[in-house]
Amino acid sequence: MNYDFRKIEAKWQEYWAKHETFKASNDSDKPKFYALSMFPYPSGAGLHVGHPLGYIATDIYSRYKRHKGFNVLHPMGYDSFGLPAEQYAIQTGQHPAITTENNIKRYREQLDQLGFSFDWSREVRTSNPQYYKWTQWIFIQLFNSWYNKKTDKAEDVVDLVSLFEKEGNTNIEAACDDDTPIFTADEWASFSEKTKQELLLKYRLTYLADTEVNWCPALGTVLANDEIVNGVSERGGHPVIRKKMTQWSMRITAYAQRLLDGLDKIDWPQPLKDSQTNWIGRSEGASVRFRVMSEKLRVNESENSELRTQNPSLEIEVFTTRPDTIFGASFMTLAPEHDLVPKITTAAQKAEVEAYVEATAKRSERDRMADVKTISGVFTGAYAEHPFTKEPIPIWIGDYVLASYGTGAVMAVPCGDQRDYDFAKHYNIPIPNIFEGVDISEEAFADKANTVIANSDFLNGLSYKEAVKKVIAALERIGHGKGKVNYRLRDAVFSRQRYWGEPFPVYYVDGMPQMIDAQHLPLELPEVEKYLPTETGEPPLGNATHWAWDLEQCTVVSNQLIDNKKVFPLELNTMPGWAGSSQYFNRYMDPRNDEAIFSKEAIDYWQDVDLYIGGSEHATGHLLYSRFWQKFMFDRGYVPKDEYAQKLINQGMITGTSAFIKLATPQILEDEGDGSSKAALFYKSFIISDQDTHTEDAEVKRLFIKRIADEYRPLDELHKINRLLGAPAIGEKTLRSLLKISKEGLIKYLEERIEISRSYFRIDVDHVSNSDDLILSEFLNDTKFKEFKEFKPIYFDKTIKVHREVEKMSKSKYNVVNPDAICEEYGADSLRLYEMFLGPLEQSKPWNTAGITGVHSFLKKLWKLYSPLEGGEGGVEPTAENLKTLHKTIKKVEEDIENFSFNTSVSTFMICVNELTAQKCTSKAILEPLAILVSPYAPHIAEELWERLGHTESIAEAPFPKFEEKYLVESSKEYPISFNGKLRFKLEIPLDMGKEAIEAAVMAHEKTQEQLQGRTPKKVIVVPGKIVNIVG
RNA sequence: GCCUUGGUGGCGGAAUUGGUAGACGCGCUGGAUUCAAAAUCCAGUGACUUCGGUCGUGUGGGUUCGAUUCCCACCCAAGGUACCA
Repeated sequence: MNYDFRKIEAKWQEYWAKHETFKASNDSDKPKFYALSMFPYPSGAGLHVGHPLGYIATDIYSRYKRHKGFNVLHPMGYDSFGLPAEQYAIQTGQHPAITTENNIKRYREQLDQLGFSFDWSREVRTSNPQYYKWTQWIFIQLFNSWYNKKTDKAEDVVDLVSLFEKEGNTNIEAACDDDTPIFTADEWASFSEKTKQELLLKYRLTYLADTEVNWCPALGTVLANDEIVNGVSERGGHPVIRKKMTQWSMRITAYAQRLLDGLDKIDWPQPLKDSQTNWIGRSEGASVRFRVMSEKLRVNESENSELRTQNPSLEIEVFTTRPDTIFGASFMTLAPEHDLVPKITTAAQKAEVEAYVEATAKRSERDRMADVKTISGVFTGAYAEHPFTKEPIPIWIGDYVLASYGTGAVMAVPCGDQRDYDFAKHYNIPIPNIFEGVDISEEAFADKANTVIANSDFLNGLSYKEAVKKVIAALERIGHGKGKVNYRLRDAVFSRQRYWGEPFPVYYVDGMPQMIDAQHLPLELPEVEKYLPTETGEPPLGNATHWAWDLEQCTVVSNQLIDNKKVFPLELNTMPGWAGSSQYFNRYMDPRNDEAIFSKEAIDYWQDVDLYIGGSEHATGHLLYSRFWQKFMFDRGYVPKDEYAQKLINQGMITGTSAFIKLATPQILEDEGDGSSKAALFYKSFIISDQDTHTEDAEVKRLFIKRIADEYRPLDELHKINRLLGAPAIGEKTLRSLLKISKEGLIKYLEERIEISRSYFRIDVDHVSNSDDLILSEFLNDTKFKEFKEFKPIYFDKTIKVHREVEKMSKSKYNVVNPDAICEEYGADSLRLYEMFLGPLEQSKPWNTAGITGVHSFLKKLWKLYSPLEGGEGGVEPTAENLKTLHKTIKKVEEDIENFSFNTSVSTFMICVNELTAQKCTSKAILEPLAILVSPYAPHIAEELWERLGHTESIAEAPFPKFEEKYLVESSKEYPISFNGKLRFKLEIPLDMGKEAIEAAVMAHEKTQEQLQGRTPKKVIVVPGKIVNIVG
C-alpha cells in the first residue's frame, strides 16, 4: 500500500471539520492555552509560501499543547480593511467588499488544504459590520475617557467634568494638549457649551488636532512615506508637500511610561522590545524657555475669543538633554515648520526664510533624518535672549530639526553636539568652548561621563550630573524652565482619507464632534459612486449621498436633509489599518457576542494570549498600538490583564530565489556623428548560455553573422532590415549604411563591428527545474516573455543553468511560489515539514522548492515503517535499541517544541526513522508513541497511521509520550584526544572512569606516544564526558 | 543616518555551558535495479595536498589548554524608521 497523501489529507481534513475536532470550549476543566497567529490581510495574490510559516509553527505548538492536556484556543480571521482592495476598486470600480470576499474565499481554501487546527467557528473579519461595531465602540470609550496622572490610569470624562465644576482645572494632572488654558470653576461655569466641548477635547484620549501629513495635491490624498519615492508620489509621480490637517489622534503619549514599563513583564524578543523602547524614546533633561528679543506685534491665533489670552512676550521653548551646556549655546535652530517662524522672521530675511520653508516642505521626514551630510539652514534675523547671560542668540531655521520631535526647536550647543557643531562651522557661527581641558577644534565633545564644565558662571568645575541638577534648579528659580522627561513617541494619527476602513461613529454639531450612541452601532460604511477623493478634496466618503445623522430617528439619512438642527453631517474620514487589529485577540474569545465586545465569563476564562506568532515588521505599529488599547481596556475594567500576550515570537520572512538566464547579445557600437557612441542591440537575436568565455563569444558572433547571411535578401526598406535583424534599438546611421551595402559588405561590416554584450535576464521561477536548469520549452511558451519566441538559443552544454539571487518574494520579480501546487504534488504534510525544516523560525531564509523531496521521501519512509503493522498486527516486544532511539527522539522533540526549534525536530524525526528502519522495528510500543510525536508536524499521516494501528478516536488528544532517561544510559564514550587543541584520534573510555584514570589511560596509549615523540607534555586537560587535550 | 538582525561546504542549515565544525536534507559523482525513464536502494562528497598532513565558520586583532561560540575594530546583506499590512 503506497503513501497516498492526497486521499489521506482530504479524508482527515473532512474528518476534523465534521467532528469539530479543534473547537475550543469557553467552559472546560482543562488548563487553557491560547495560541494566536497574526491574522492576514487577504490580498488578491493569495497566500504564498511565506505566509504559512508562522501559522504552521503556531499550529504545531497548539497540537502539542492538546497532546499535553490543554484546552487550546487557536483561532484565525482576516484583517480585511486595507489599501490594496481600495486601490483595486479605484482602478476597476469593483466594490472592495466584493474583492475582499473573493480573496477571503481563496485564502480559506488555501488555509484549509494545509491542515491547520483552527477553530473556524470563531473566525473574525475586521471589515464585517458585526465586528467593526466593536471597533467603533472602543473608539467611543476612548473619546469618553481622559488620563488622570494622579491615579495613573484612564478615567471617565464625566468625572473630569465634575472636577471642573468643583475646582476648575488648576489641580488636575492629566495628559492633555500643551495649549490647554488654566481656568477656575467659576470660569468653567461661565463658558459656552461649545467652549466646554473644545476644552474637553483637549483631555479626551481620542481628539481632533492639526497634524502634519504628506499631502499630494494632484491625487487629492495623503500618502504614506513609502508611497513617496524621491519626493514625488509613487503613483503618477506628482509632487508631495507637508501640510497640516485636522485629524483624529489617539493620546497614546499618556501611556508612554506604562508602555515602556510593561515591556519588563512580557516575554517578547529583545530586538522587538528595543524597537518599542526606541520608538517611545524616553529622555530626561530640561525644558527651557528663551525670550525672543525682536519684538513684533502678534496675536494669539485661537479663533475662539474666550480662549484667547494675552501673551506678554514671545517665547521659544526647547527641550534639551544637556541643560548643563546651556552656557555653550551660541544659536538656536527651529524646525522650518515651527509656528514661530513667520512671527519672528525680520523683513530683511523674509524672502530667504520663506523659500527655505517651502523647499523643506517637499522633503520627507525620513529623508531629512537620513541625510546628515548636507547642512542647510537660514537665519531668521531674530534673536533670543539667553536666560542667564541675557546675551542675544541668533535664531536660525534648519531642516535637521524636526517639528515632530520635542518642541521642534533646539538650543544649539556646537561644542557639545556634532550636528550643531557642523552647522556652526558651515555658517561661521562662534563655537564657545565650555568644557575644561577639551580640544574642540576638530569636533564636538559629547562624552557626558568625562565632562567638566567651564566658562559657565555658576556651573564651572561641575560634572555633567551636578551641573544638570544645579542648572535645573536655577532655571526653575528664574522661571525659565524645569526638569522634564521627554518622549519621542507622538500621539497616533487615527484618521485616514480612505474609503475602505471603519467609519467613525461621529457626527458634527456646530463643528464639534459628537458620538453616536453605542446602541445604534454599527454605523455601516456607505455606498459611494467613486472611491476617490471628491473634487473639493474631501475624503471618499464625501461622495456618499446618504451620509448624515438624524438625531431623532437615530439613523443615517440623505445629505440633503442636513439642517444642523436634527440632522447633522457625519465624519468623512475612516479609521486606519491598525484600528481593527488592536483588540481582535480579545474578540476571538467570544466572537459572536452581539451584546458586548466579549462576555465577562469568556475574558475571565481565557485571560490573555499565551503564545503570539507574527512578523517583526509590526513591532512599532500593531504591536505597540494594541498594547496601548489593552492598557486602556484594563484601566476601564474590561480586561483582567494589562498586557495581552505573554510570549511573542517573530517568524522570519521567507525570501524568494529569483532566477536569471545569461544573455549574450550581439551589438554594434556606432558613432552617431556628435562624438557619442551608441550601442545598437540586436535584442531578439538569441543566445542563452551559462558560460562566459571568449571562445563562446566568438561562436555567438559567428552564428549570428551566419544567420544574417542566410536570411539576407536585397532590401530597400528600413522596416525590412529592421525585422531581419530584430533590432528595435538599432541606430539610424547604422541602418542607412547597412542599406547601401551588399551581402558580402554587410558580413564584413558585422564581423568588424559586432561585440558581444552579456546581461542577466529575469525569468519566472516556474520555468526552472529542481536542479536549477532552465526548462526551455516552458520558458518559450510563457506569454510574459513572448519576445523570446523568435529566439534561437545556442547552448554549449546540454542544459542551461540559471543564475539565482535571493530577493523579497514579489509578483514583479517572478519569484513567488504558491503553496497550492506544492500541496498537489507533495501534500500538506510535506509542505508543513519542509517549511519548518528550512531553518530557525525567527530567521529569514530563502525558499527553494527543490529541497522538498527530502522531507517527502522521509514521509514515505515513515509510511513504510508502519506497513507491516496493517490490520492491528505487531505486538512485538521492543528491543533496547528501539527504545533508545524512541526515547532520544522524545527528549529532543519535546525540548525542540518548547524552544520553538522546529527545524531540528524534523532532522530528529529523519534520524529516528532511518534508525528504526535499519533496526527493522515493527513494535507497536515504539510506533504508537512515534505517531504522536510526529502528529503536530504532519497531522494527516499521523492520524492515518494512528487509525491503522487500530484506534478509532482522533490522535489529536492522545497524551504526549513520556520520556524515560533509563533507556539512554551509556556505559562508555568515545573520547576525542587532541594535542594542542587539534584532534588526533579517538579512544573508547568507560564513563565512570575518573580524571586521573583517564589521563593515565590516554598517556599509556601507543598513539599518544607516537604524537609526543618523546616529549613530555606541559599539561593534560581532562574534561570527563567531554574531551582530553594534551598541551606541549 | 539611526535602531535591529544575520554572515558556517555548490545550497538550506546543525553544533545544549567555550570542548570531535559541517548533523539532517537538497544538489552533485559513481554503482545496483530497469528495454528505457521515473521511483527506490548502496557508496562517496569542505578546500588544498608531495597522502605525512595543511588550511577552513564575513575580514583583522585579542582572551583561552581549546573559540562558529567570549571581547574589540571593521566589511557586507536584510528588516524597521510613525498613512503598505
